[in-house]
Amino acid sequence: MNIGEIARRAGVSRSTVSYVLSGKRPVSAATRQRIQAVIDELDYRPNASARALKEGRTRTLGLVIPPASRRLTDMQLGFVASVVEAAARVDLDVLLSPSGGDHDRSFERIVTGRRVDGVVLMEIRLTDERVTRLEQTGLPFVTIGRTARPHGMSWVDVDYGGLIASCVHHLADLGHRHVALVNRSAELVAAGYGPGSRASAGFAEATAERGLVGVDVCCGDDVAAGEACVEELLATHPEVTAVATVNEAALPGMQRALESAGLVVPRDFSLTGVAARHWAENFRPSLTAADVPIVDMGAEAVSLLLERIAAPDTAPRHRLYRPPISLRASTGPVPAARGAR
Amino acid sequence: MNIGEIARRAGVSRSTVSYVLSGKRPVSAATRQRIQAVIDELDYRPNASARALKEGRTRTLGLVIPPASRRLTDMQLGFVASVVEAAARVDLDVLLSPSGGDHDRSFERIVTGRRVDGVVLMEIRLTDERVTRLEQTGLPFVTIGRTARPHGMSWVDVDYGGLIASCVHHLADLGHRHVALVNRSAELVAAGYGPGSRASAGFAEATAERGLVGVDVCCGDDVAAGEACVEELLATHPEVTAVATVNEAALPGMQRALESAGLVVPRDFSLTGVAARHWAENFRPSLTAADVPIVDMGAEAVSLLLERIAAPDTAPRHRLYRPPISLRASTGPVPAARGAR
DNA sequence: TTGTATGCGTTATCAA
DNA sequence: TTGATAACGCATACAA
Repeated sequence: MNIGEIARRAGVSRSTVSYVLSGKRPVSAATRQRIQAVIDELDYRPNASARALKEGRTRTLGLVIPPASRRLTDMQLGFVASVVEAAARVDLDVLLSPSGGDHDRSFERIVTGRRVDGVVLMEIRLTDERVTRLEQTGLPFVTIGRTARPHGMSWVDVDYGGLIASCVHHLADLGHRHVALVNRSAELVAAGYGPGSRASAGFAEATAERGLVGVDVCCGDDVAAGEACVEELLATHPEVTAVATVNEAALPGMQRALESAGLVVPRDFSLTGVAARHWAENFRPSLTAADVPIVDMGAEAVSLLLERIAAPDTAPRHRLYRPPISLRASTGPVPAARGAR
Repeated sequence: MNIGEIARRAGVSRSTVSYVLSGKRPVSAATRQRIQAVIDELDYRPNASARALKEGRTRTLGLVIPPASRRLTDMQLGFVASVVEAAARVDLDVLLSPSGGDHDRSFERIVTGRRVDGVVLMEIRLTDERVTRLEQTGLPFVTIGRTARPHGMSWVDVDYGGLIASCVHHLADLGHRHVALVNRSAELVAAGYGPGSRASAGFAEATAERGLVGVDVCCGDDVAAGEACVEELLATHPEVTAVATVNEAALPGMQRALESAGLVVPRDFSLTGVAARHWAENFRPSLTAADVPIVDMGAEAVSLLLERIAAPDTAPRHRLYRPPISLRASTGPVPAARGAR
């Protein structure tokens, strides 16, 4: 079924049908009605490829996600859902590309095959080949996360450094003197993963400022790693009374290790960090944490991208989220016995 | 950049460039090299829309996911990732459509706008408008989950009925006499959600067969609902000593309610069901459960879909997964004191 | 071994 | 108010 067939059945030219569809030219009520009737009857809709070819735009956004081989975290999946939802609200479709490193076939296909009008890039590195690639091609893009030199590009990000610093200050206020940062995986941090290195920096700065002793450890993105990590932490640094973390996925394991050690949160040990709200709320005890506004960020990323697409020559914009720390039940005063030493 | 420009720079005709690209016609080594050099230099890649228009296929699969408004479950997100990954392996892109009910704009756009070569449909209802719609249009599709009358279509599904029955038998073998099924949300079950109603049926059948007393309750897909659900269950049916569940997302809440009631799993209370493997393993205590092979199912769905696309007239195929129950640490003999009454 | 010409289904320009 | 027609970029049947 194509526009020619509709035109034939309605006894008009193809252009008239096209104009009924687009409304870009007045069409007499009578013919419009006749044409619309045929369209409705046959449930006709323009061929997306032909339209994209002619118009030079696809009405599709690309979303580059980490390769699914290693399981995506809850937060990552939240971004996917929120980007898709935001795009759907403005009648755009989303094409997924699971691309990690450089030279990814799927990534190249999407970027240089003109399959999309713009790209949302997730899980940015501080220096990221994909960003360079997109800059080369001139395809509009927005990143979730930012590179080391984000100037001149559009992005949304969470201020992991500042938020972890806030966590440290909160812990210091509660009297904790020995605190640890449970970061993301060593590989990720080594690969120049922004949230990881910025959390690290913020932690170092805040502990120094408050004269605390800080331990900075990496931890895989899963329950088992979290458990192992805290076990080791307790063994090697028994003086630590609190942890701040950006590793949501490891939290249940961390809690498990604390329990095994006979430590009750928050009585014996405080736990805080940065996490999605539902994650913090469902934690037990509920987690004192900065709640990452995942849905807002996804929507904002789409909104910024649409802006880039509509006006590529305007100055890029960005948005750094710095959600307040929601006081919940996982942090408390340093235990007397241990804070005293 | 288009094929004509490449041809011009290489001093050949457009068709020769096209044939170099496709390899469908022999081209002399000399000209091929010259052309390839230009292609490499300009980093040229054919326009996907033009190619799709000409070839009549888009090299894209559609994936219909539940609307993100209500948070997707871990298992749903697992399917998304595995479908995308499987498609990428055969150089296909995936277009996402968050479509719940009927008449969804995104769904219609994808289906009738010829944006994809085929569709994977998630979260099927026993009677599903979207299936009807796809059947009308003739677009190849595969469902994850199956309708009440799945004959004549391609699908993959988990045998929730059989698996829940197996769980009941396992509990019966352990001496439990009063068991409960914690199902998915009441809305979902009422809406004719296959896994929900099939789990219910399997539960009823197995409890009857073993002469057990079964309590069948619905529960929202989240931690809070799980907690409330088990609280109420314990209050209204104190004789229940074990639960089987298909509600992964509610499990942590269920566990929380049991703890609050002073019940230790598996000493005082047994817990089992159907869940993703990593979920079961990360649970505490690790969950005796049938492990849903999410990755396999996503890959198989793509594989079946490719078959439909390549040979629409062959008989549809399906695959019903019936993974064995992995014995872990959450089930045990009925507690003497309570099993006795 | 290579080149020419046609059409895929649209939209939009130019005529009427 | 409407119709004829020319692109959009590509693949391929047909010629040479």
